[in-house]
Amino acid sequence: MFKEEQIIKICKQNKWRLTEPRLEVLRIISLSKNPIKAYDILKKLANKIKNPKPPTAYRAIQFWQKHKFIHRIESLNAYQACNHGHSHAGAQFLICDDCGKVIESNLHEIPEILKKSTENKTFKPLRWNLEINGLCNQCS
Amino acid sequence: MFKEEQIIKICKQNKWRLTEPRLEVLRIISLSKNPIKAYDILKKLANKIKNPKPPTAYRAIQFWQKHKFIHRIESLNAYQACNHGHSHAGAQFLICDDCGKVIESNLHEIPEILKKSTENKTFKPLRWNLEINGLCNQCS
DNA sequence: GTATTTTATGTTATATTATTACATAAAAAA
DNA sequence: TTTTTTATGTAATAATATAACATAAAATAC
Repeated sequence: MFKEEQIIKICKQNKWRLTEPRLEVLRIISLSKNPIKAYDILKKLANKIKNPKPPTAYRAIQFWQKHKFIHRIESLNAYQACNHGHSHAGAQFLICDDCGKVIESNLHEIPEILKKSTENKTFKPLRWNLEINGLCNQCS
Repeated sequence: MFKEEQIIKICKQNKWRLTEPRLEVLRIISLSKNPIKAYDILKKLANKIKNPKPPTAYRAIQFWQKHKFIHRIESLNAYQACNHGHSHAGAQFLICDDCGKVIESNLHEIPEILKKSTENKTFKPLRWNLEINGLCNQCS
């Protein structure tokens, strides 16, 4: 969704430091067709910077997560570029069990359950993550 | 939700072998107030069986997950007894960021997003997991 | 009831995912 | 320019999970 120039601009505007490892990690994640795992990011990162260690990858991942440019797909331990403007409290993913493709859904509504719990005052929701497994239409 | 006798009965009815490590692991998870991690299960298991190794815990966890008596809370790498009869395609959890309590919600409806994708035929959902972070009413 | 097959466990080792801790460097602020 | 803050480099290790293979126990076939 985001082009690199946009991201560079947004970082400048917000005075977020856009260092080399951060930029390279973002590129790696953005270019990946499917969600990519931390150590696969690290492997690819080795083509760009000299002998990177896990913290280098994880720190950059954290940075982009914090600013909502990437998501962690919890059930896959993997990361994917955000597809929807980088600020939403909840995310929904359709995970194809066959090809591994993950579609970030554009439902921006708060799920029904959250509304209810808010109305009931039984729980104050701050953010949510919905992961749906199944088959994409290519695979079914 | 399930008492041990019920579970024993269900296992017998279905001819699922209820071995000692399985039973002890289930007890440990059921007795835990909050979701419990695999290696904490393993530690507690050591009080019951001699020098258990990780596969012993993980195998029992898998068994109970397969038969839907426990859930994995993905964002916590932790396990919790199922609170809702052991057969539903989707689960919803309200995770308190403060006290760590996890409330399994009893919304059994298919989330709106899934209905839409099914209507559109863009994705065939099979199961889902919704994890909502926030504050429980004790903590907020 | 015994032999065979299937399922579960014990055990060692190792794979995968992620963080801590501390030294150094670079950028921002004073 | 000095000081402070933020980021990185690097080594070590913690936390989570699985593979592989031998043994044991239960279920099934005869």
